[in-house]
Amino acid sequence: MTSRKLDRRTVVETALRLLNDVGMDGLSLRRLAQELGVQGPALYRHFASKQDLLRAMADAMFIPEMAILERPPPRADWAAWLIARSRAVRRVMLSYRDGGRLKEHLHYPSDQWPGLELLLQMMEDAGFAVDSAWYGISTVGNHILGTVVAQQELQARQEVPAVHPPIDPARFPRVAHATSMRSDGRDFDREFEYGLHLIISGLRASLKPGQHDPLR
Amino acid sequence: MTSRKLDRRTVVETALRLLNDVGMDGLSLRRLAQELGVQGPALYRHFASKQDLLRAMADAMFIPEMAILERPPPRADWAAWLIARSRAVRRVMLSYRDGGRLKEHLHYPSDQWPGLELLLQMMEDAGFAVDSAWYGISTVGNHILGTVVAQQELQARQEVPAVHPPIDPARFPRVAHATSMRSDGRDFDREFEYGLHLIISGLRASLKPGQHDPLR
DNA sequence: TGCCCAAGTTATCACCGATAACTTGGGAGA
DNA sequence: TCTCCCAAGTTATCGGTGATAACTTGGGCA
Repeated sequence: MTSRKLDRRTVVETALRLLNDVGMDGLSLRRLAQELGVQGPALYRHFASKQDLLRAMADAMFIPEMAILERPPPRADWAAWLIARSRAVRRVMLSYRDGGRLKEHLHYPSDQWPGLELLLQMMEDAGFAVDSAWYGISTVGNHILGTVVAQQELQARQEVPAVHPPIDPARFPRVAHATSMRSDGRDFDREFEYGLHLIISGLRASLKPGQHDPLR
Repeated sequence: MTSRKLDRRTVVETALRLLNDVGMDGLSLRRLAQELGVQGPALYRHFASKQDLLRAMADAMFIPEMAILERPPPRADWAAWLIARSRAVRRVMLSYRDGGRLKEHLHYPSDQWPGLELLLQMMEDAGFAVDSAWYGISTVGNHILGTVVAQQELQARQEVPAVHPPIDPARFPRVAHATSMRSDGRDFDREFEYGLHLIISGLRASLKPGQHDPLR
């Protein structure tokens, strides 16, 4: 009663489905093999290592939003498209349990090179040096990843009742207020949008005629 | 011939020293115990779990820069201090192998609350809403962590010769140029400073009289 | 029809974090 | 000074991990 149905595609799909059940720490090759009705080492016929599998998962995760990542919507300038891309990437990562940590294993997002090339070109046309444009995009990327990982880490933590020492509001009123904001999930949206706005605003400012791009 | 010398302090110091030799993936409790001339389970007398140890390590890592993190230099405004703090935090994380990944295990930096409270107050006095100030600081924090982790990941990867498929400069000239910049280590400094400048610039812009802080 | 090899299997390795139960030696109290 | 207690070590072991080697099998092609 061999299953004889394994291929890279179905393994990745099952792995992503399993990820939502058990999280990144619970995602072992044995558990995944069991889910596929197969023995552990069979996976090594299709993936050179677990890293290889994780990269394939991270790649596949972005397929639903590829339309947005590949080309800008009509009449959108670089800023509008960068914002739209950022929201799409964040949406994808939030749609899977530990999606942020999964994305951290995708070092070279080769699927996204065409879209990145186009975005860099649009920013160059708008007056950026290529270096500045790249740094700006990277900064936005770090912002997305950082906020998503923080959000999902907190969500995972408060399934387990958590044991964090509370902050004394008498000694640190502002810190206490700021960290307590996050209990509501909606607040992560505000934090993300605000930080995104800051970076884009900084990028726009570097284009103003008086204070030109220092790297150009 | 028992050693009878273990305490939290020396364990953490030895662990940080060992971290520089073997990296985060090679840092096991057994290896650390061996380094201390002791058997593995002895560590559980002083640390409830490996997480607990990692948190203590991340805390200890910042001790040398605590002076900068605790109070602003004389005559510094919020922006100057935020920049100085950011550079200090980055310097610390870069001074240890995998310092970025280590810092990721420090969820609540309680040692830094006094400094954060003071910084929030300075920003509030400058006209920020507390929320905006906190979001801005978090954005800077994500930028620091993201750039450091990326840098150290690349450094670790190019000890092992790396197997990344090269980017075709004919199809993606700008992406190829941007990713090839990073071969030189100095470039990480530029990327960090530029992104930091973007965020601070965005924060400053949100204080301009015409376009006031949207969260205030 | 017969054979070959890809895609599975079983067995096993070297490790990991963690826990339970045992041992020991230094210091406090009578 | 003697005693006893318990903190801080020890050994033994558990369940789990990624990975590799060697064996088996069955479907498709010459």
